[in-house]
Amino acid sequence: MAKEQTASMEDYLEAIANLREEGKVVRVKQISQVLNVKMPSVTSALKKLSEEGLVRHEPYGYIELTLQGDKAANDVIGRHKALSCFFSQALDIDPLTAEEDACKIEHVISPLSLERLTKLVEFIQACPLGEANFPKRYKYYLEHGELPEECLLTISKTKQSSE
Amino acid sequence: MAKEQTASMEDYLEAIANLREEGKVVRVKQISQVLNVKMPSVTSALKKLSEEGLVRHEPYGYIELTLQGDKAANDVIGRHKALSCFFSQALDIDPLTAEEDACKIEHVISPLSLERLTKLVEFIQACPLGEANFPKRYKYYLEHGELPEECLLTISKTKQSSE
DNA sequence: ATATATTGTTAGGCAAGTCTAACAATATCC
DNA sequence: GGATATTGTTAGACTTGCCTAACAATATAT
Repeated sequence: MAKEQTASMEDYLEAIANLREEGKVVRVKQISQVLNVKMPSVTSALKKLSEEGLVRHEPYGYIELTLQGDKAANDVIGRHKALSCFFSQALDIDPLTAEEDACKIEHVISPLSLERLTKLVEFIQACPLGEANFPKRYKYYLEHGELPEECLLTISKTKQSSE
Repeated sequence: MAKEQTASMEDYLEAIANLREEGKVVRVKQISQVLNVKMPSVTSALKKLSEEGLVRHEPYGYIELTLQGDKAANDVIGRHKALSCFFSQALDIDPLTAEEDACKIEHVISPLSLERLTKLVEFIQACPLGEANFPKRYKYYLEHGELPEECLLTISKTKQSSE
């Protein structure tokens, strides 16, 4: 079973997978730029990840993820995507902030909470209330600080419902 | 202006404020138990926080937050509460997991996202849809994996709405 | 093909935060 | 009030992850 990685090592794995995804050849320089660290930091991280069998890397050569490394990277990326999706879609946060928060929180959130966040996004997107659907009502609330008329109107209409 | 604290130092501030809140006399031992670290770690953290003017602590004496320290601690605690509230109320997460996640995320989340999470909880609680209100619908979705009838029914009813 | 620029590595230092072991102060208990 | 238990501190080691400086390999360019 894959050993638990630190936030830092997860960042390296994620960066490698993302660069690979973009079709670029993965090199130390690139990683260092993406993660905003100096090259020696990358070298030493790669050494560590190699020893753990997550990365293949001969000195001065290209950098690849092993199968295991790829799995670990995809796990992190999955968390990242779920979070940034939640922030932008459900909370209507700007893309930059959504990304930044996802980058931090992806390393610490529990599987359960992540799953529920995902479900919440799904629910909000799926539950159709026409013009008065969730995101619109929520945005109205964000902008005006009070509930939209639809919500208030509904009170009387649902008074006959039991409990 | 209060200097940015590390996650670790924020934990110490938070722990001190919480112990104080419980009416207990704050001592090194207590903090070490709450935070699951050994006593020397506490001593050295207190030294650091004292130097920064956030904590008052004479050797072998009691531990107090300065005004500035109290402000910093309350800030952290505010973040913590907002998060654990969101997890339990909005996502229906069990209290333990909600706490654990709040403890981690409180150190890294952006002010904007925190504000929006809070607003989401407010909205969910405030927007009254009677029996078919948000949390109930959401819980139904969590349990059954599909939308409750109310949601589906609404589709046709709202078809006349423009856009 | 040789000089130059770029990229990568090694070596070693530093800061944060933890720990253990040893010692010091305080509290407790006859 | 002196022995013992508890609590707190100091000293020093260790880990993680970053850095700079110096050196080595590779790529580029004339």
